[in-house]
Amino acid sequence: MSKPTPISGFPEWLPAQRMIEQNIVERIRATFELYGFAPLETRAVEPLDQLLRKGETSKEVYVLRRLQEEPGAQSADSLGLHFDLTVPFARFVLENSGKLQFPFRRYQIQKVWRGERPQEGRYREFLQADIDVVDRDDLPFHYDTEMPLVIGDAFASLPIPPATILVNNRKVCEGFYRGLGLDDPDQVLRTVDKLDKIGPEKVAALLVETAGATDAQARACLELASISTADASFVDAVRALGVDNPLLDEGLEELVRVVEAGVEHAPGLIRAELKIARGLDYYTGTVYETQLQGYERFGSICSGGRYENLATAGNERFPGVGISIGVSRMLGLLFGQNALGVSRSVPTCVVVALPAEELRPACDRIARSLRSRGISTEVAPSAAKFGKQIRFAERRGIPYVWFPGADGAADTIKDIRSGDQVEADASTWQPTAGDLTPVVSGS
RNA sequence: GUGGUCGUAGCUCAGCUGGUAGAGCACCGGGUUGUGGUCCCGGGGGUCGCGGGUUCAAGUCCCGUCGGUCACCCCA
Repeated sequence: MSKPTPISGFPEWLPAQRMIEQNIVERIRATFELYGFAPLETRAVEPLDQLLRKGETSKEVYVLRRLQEEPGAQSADSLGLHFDLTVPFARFVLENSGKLQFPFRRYQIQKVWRGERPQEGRYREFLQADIDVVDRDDLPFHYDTEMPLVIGDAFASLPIPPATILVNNRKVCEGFYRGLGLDDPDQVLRTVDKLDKIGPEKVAALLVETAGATDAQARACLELASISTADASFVDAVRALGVDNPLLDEGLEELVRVVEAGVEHAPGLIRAELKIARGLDYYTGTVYETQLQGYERFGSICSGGRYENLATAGNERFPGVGISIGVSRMLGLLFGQNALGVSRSVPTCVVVALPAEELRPACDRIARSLRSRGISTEVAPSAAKFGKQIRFAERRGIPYVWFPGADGAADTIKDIRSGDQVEADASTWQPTAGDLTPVVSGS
């Protein structure tokens, strides 16, 4: 059999990277819980009509199919792997609304699948860390202002470059476009979103061509898109463009609240960026996008927004707002730049040296004693020369080697980084706090 | 899904206009008969991503495919 090869878009990290991922996920989880979000996991599959029910394109949904399927089976394409965590969540809320208390806030950290063409930081199977809040009938707006604060805290707890959360509001754009007399806001939005890639001239031309805009209207759209401020001053800039529309007013008012909450909570975290349109099709108001400083060219690693109608069935309506960290994407980018490191490639803190195979039971007792006090320990694989046993630890970044005392002498422990070796008792010895578990750091 | 580009040892790469593979680092062993990281000596390891084709002969040319990456699409 020939050597197996990777499957495009399905990344597998090495243990050191997986330790970093676990560490980061744990910090994100802790922050989510600090804000009172409750844990939730939904199944990997959803009925295809649920996944596609928001109208839109066929997405790149993977369907589930049995290998040994009866020919002509009807239900072949009825299940698909979820491509985000918001749609399954909306379904879950509808299904369990009777058992939940509202407003309901939950987090979900799970794999999702998209059949997109992979490249660095873009995968077909990847991990998302998602928070959402939904309420019955109406969701107070202050939750829109809370989302970026949670993310800001989560990111601040990670060894990564500072994050900037870019915020916009669909109502601002739509209201502005309608106030201008353009009646296909979605088309305008899609076109304006290409601004960074194709430049203002081409966007203007496209607006005239595909959205029925006049040159003046196109220019106004570009001026709106150029507005970017770290405080509420964007309102004046928009007003100066002289467009009047009730939806625009509503959007501006909302956006101001988000930005001001951010300024109060963590200066520099948030920017009002009126050109961003991103996010799935179900967003109706606030939209978020996040860049890491120094990684702007890699795009957003965390995004979300307000959705008014996603969880709706009959008379029941559960508007929500949420945001999702692209954990795999973020890690892939940072790994690619060698921007994350871990102090050792295994959890092990202490290797117990094995003087002779007959002494393995005694060494196992030492290990058991250390483990009982929470110190990750393994016994050397064989009674090789001590030099090799030390090297075994060194290769993995394990900081300590334990030497059982011979002939009744006291045991000793060696810090192989400094070479210091001191007497120690397995029932009381403690590593320094920084050595107990692997340390993840930016680099 | 469309197009571009790349794919030689674990890693970084060399291999001229085709003549059946090399370096550095890493790894293993010995010098150092049980306490490593220096130094010296020696060693293992590659179906040149995979499969076809052209040719007396292909890592080197052609086609396909898989994988990485970039752009489009879309988005974490």
